[in-house]
Amino acid sequence: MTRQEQLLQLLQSLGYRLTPQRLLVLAIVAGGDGHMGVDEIYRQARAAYPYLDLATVYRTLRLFKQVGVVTEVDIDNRLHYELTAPGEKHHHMVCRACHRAINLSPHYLEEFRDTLIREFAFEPDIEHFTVSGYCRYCREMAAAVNDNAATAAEPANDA
Amino acid sequence: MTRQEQLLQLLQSLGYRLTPQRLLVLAIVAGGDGHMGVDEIYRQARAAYPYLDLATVYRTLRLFKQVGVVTEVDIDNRLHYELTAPGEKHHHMVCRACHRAINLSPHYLEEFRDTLIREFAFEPDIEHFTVSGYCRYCREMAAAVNDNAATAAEPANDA
DNA sequence: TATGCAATCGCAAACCTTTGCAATAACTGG
DNA sequence: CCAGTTATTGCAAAGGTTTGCGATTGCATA
Repeated sequence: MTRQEQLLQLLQSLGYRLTPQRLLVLAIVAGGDGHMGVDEIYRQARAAYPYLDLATVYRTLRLFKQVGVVTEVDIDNRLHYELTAPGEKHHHMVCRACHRAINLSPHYLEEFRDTLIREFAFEPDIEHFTVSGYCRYCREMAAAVNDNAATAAEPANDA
Repeated sequence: MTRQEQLLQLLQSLGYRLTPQRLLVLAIVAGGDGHMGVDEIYRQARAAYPYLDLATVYRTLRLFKQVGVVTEVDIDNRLHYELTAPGEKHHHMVCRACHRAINLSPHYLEEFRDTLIREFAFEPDIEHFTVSGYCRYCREMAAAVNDNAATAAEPANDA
């Protein structure tokens, strides 16, 4: 039984129906490498089945996420999804400058999680988790720029 | 010099202009207690200055956030803002069920932050940070419900 | 105080995402 | 294999948020 078949069976066992739309979206997400934007998933899906609606793609992905089949990553205010790899679960660090996503082992969060439960009885929902910040390369680049031009920063304009 | 005047001076020293719209939004956020939704800020602002546009409110709040004047909290997919209290800085735990926000001392995140910098040269942007999850009360309520009715969970429907 | 430039504004339209609803289709039991 | 039930779909519209653009206005300079 392939991984995809396993996941389909999981959906069915939870009482969800197996529709062509769901099979399609699952196949596409499983086929892509790494996190895919909703627009890309939609484009590929539409190529195979032109009647598919964007709302269905969103609903399907939300369902998959809820069931744990996919992992949602917010990259620059846009939703991205990737197949949840069991046993290789990871979180993400997303760079605010280049918008690249870097994987982060769950190990780095476990202690934090335990603390919240112990001290606040708050159960953090960190099946998946995203930190934003600045990655190594963008930081180096920024540092280099600062060295060359020691100009004062100007207010960003509107756009 | 009041706190508000300090902040205005900060904006000016960074090269931003002091406009009536900005003064107004700042006063409103400073006046409210705790995090306010954009809609509420807009409503109050409009009462004082009816020509104000919603886009301006969004832009202003984004600017304030960038400069560190306010803190942004995402509550149930909606943006909320509160004045950043220096020295009383805190993060938030937001409950997925009741959408209440609970404050979290920065201390709980410092170690995590140091680790990311040390091990990945990734500088997390955790000026402010939100964990979502389930709070003490909603967890207790859910537990109570489970005890009474041991019914199997049904697939959630669309709405 | 008058002038010029760039930052900021209001407006309208776009963006991504969610939702209400009637029609459709997947599953169950007979 | 058929009919009934109900989850799911497509569509259209709304939701919150962002953006492009021309007009306005704050501020620096003279």
